[in-house]
Amino acid sequence: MQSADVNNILKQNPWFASLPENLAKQLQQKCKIKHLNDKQILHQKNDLADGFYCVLTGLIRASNFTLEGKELVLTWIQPGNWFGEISLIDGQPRTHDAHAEGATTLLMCPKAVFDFLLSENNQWQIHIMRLLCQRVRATFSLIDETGCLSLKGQLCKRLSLLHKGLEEQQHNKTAELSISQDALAQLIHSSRQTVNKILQSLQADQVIKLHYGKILILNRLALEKLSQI
Amino acid sequence: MQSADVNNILKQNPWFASLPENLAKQLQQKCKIKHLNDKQILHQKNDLADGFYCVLTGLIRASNFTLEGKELVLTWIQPGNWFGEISLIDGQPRTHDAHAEGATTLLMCPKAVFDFLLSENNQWQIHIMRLLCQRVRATFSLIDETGCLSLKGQLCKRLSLLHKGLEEQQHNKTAELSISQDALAQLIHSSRQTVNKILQSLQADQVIKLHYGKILILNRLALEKLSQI
DNA sequence: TACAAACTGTCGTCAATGTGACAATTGGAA
DNA sequence: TTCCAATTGTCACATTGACGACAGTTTGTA
Repeated sequence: MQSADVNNILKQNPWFASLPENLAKQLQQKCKIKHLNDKQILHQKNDLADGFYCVLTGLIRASNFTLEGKELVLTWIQPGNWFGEISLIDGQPRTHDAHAEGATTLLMCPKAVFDFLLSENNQWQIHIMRLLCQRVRATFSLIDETGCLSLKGQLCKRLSLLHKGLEEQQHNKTAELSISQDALAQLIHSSRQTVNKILQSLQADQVIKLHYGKILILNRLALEKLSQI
Repeated sequence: MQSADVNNILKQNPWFASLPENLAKQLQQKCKIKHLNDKQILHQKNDLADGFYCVLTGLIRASNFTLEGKELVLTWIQPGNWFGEISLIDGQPRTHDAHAEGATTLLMCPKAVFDFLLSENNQWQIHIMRLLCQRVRATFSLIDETGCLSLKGQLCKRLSLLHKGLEEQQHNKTAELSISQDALAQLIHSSRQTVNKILQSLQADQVIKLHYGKILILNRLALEKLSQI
């Protein structure tokens, strides 16, 4: 992957874009590229942390498993987003499993480098704090959504977020999400059948168009309206 | 309230207890005491942040409201716990309403002081980062619980947490929670009737004993067992 | 003591949703 | 082209839990 491409992906992310140029350059230079195949494991819950990551292409699925083996998907991490800082900061193990969803490329900042950056230049600390604040706010939003939206509302919210993430990466406005109804069901902790029924109703209202393994977003505004809290 | 009492309450909290003595003293000295009556509002969602708080006595209910006016309770903040740092750090408005649940006493560290501490002594930054990490981890736990536990499991988890918080403050082992079934229902986003049914079944199993406005915990281990993920 | 407010216990009803089943469709690999 | 695995569409059925209703209990207060 060309350095210019990496640059473009990184710059789309608001947190990275907010870094002063010297810090951004410093972080980028100290990272290595890492490739994962579809379904490959990056790390598991309770692993010790080895680094701070950024998705360049593909997706990372962050999830937990229940005692009975059911997978609880927290989120899909899209290109441009950094993750994995929690365990590096507090020294506790990973909070989630991280699996590649399709062939995936990551930037990896090793733990030693992360620790060094934080200790060597205390400009870093405020930016890491802001990243943590974003994480808390995003997680609070998720709780609000699951607490007060119907499944239809939650689904619309997820479709809208996935679509927004897609737009940030690719500037072509295809707006076609490659995701199965099964995977969507896992994202909102629901069943495939229920998701199918909701998607059918959205299609009837001309909000989306369904294809095999894909969803075409016709009207994102409608999705956002349906997912207001 | 005596300074020694305040000290005792603060020391029970793991985060505060982890602060180096000079920082702990510095924070405590710069705080003012603030009293709230039952149901009094500390701040509302979207308010600008004025300070960093610690509950000394009573409770703070952190909640949001849906468009239809239904209250979504995130949590009850118990004595010893600090909150409100997110908005101070990222400059964004408050994430939740904060109401007093019963007569409540707080320590308040004003925004100006908080900013000064962070900028003046960069020992503070790592401790604030750790507080943020705790917040993220607690929030992730909550998501896991709502995603994979039955209402009974969620209720047991909450009872267990409330009980643990009570034990930390008072060293007498009364283990009696003062909370109505209505309030419990709000905590787990359920209905009073369902909560009542679950509590009855727990009482039948000798795990708790029900009284008017109170719940006596007979067997916390059983509660924890019922709320494993 | 008498009263009101808050809280609890219990029903029946109804909507939402998980689940198993099975057929049909699609896309990729042999 | 043929076949297989993944995905989708649809149904009937069982379960969960929200909600309204109403009676009974407890507590504080006048």
